[in-house]
Amino acid sequence: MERPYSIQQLSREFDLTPRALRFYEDKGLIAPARRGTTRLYSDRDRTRLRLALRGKRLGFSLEECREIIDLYDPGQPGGARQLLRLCDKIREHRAQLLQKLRDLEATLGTMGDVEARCLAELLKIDLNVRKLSQ
Amino acid sequence: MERPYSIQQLSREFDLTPRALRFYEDKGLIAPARRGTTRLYSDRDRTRLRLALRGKRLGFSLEECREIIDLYDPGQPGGARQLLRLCDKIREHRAQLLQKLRDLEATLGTMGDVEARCLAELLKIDLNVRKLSQ
DNA sequence: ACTATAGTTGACGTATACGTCAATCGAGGA
DNA sequence: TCCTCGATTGACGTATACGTCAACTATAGT
Repeated sequence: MERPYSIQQLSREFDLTPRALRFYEDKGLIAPARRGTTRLYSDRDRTRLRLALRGKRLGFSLEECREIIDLYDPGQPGGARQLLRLCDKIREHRAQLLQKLRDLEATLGTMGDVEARCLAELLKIDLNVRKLSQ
Repeated sequence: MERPYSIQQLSREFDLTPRALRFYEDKGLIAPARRGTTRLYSDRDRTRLRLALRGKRLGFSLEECREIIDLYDPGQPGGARQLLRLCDKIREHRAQLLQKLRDLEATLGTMGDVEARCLAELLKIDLNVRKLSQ
């Protein structure tokens, strides 16, 4: 372990409170080492945390984030049965992600339309103002 | 108003409970008409509901969903000041959406890698099985 | 007129994701 | 050794997003 992070360092870096980090630990998202009772966060913890926050931004619950991260971060390769289950989980989560992608594209599309109409309105107003001030 | 929907119809269509629909109404996401005390949902309500659920899937809170939907669904064009504020809101929400898009692409990417490794492992196992059964 | 079948309004309960506060602990510096 | 500063563990509180139940009500059919 290169240079472990304190809870304060990590919470500042990710703009979280120490309370949140402890909560994530409680939910199994991270598992920092200890020196006495004090938590020491490794780069692995830091990575898992990054992935967790990414999942959160996409609307996954902490529980779902843990599932997804555990897919990325497997202890042992495991037997064929495990691997098949893993593939299933991946397909399941990918389906959700693709749905989100469609939602995202639709939302961005509509948003573009609204902005265009908005700018057109502003242009009309601007033209009127110019006309009056001539 | 063509053919208004009952609360049951709408809740079945979107796989929600009537309670959820009433909750969304309370939060200002929809505003169904009434016949007496009974709610009558219009196509506009239905559309707003679709947009709300889309927003939810992307991890927005109901409050944020309401904001976004109200952008799409403006009463009057409004004056220049309103329109500029609208453009600002759009840019703000778009920034969030683009962040989500980056998160989504990163997650899908990693997920593809994991699946590839998983399939490679399965292939190795399969080859071993074939070798032993010869 | 009577009943069954939605629909309505509270009111309280619950899961998730933390915030906040108090009490305590533990290592380092004057 | 004392004190302080950061960290820790409960324990309780809070916001969001509903679920659940009870008590009515309204309306349609017989």
